[in-house]
Amino acid sequence: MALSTDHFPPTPDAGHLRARLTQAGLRATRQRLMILESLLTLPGHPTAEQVHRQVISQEPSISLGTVYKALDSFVAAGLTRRVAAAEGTSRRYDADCTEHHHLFCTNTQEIIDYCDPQLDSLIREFFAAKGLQNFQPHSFSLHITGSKLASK
Amino acid sequence: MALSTDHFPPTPDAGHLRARLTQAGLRATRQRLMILESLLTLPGHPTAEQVHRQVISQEPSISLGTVYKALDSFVAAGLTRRVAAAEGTSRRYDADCTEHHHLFCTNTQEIIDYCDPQLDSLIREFFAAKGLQNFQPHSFSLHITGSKLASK
DNA sequence: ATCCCTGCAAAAGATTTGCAAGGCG
DNA sequence: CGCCTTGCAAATCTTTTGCAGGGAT
Repeated sequence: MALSTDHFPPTPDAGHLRARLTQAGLRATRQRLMILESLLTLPGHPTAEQVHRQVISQEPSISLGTVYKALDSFVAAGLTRRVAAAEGTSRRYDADCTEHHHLFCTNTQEIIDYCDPQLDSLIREFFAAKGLQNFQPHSFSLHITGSKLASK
Repeated sequence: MALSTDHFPPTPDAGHLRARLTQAGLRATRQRLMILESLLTLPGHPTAEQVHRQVISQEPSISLGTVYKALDSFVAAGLTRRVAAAEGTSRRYDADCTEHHHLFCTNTQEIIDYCDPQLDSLIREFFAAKGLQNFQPHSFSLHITGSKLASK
């Protein structure tokens, strides 16, 4: 358990999305609402291009530039994070800003969220006890590379 | 301690570099020798551009395209890895292919290698005991974000 | 009404590709 | 010698920027 993709978010309702933007200090435009919804719904942490493909299927007039600008504003507002990935050429985004870890599937290139408070404690305790020379750690994220198994 | 940058690699001798390429099944050209040397010497995991700047200071005729092709060949041969980074626009490379972790300095944008067999065991044991649903882990890399402190 | 946001198009930045000439084994 | 690699330049892909018009508060 604990793979966040086990439970695909049920399409979040418009009110919730609007609140999320407003609380982050962003104007709730039609475009941003759709972009945020796509980000929350698309699996595997999408690129700007993938978000764009998703939103234009509903509203073809939204431009790719707007998607880039919206994603930038989400990151600046702390609503979204950029994902660290070694593969691929494009930036990928993560709508979840709480501390968590990532599973990298070498087959599908998906990046799957993994939350585990027990693991978090283990790591924090390790560094609290051991320390790092000349470095003040601030946050930890474990990258687990491997392959997704067919879920029955 | 154990921050690999504590001990800057003494300029590796040509014979060693040549052996490394040959063992990986690559032709030891003048360009590749210089590119590999730069990769091993430059701190913080350089981009292709940074490697290029370094090599042209010795041999101005080497082109950026050659640097890209050489780095690709190193990665394909398992001599080098691409680094997973959330910040910046360019790819960054790591000449060390053994399992290790990374410190990300939010001030300097440097990515510093961190080796710790004790940490490796801790993580492996954790997942051996706990397991992951629908995922077969293959390797682990901890990303530690924080700030480098002035070393006295 | 005021600013912020959008769409478009051009620009900038990063990486890849094709090809002729040269170098390595 | 034969094949792989290089240098160059053009092509491609990704992301950013400038600006005029439109929309949210």
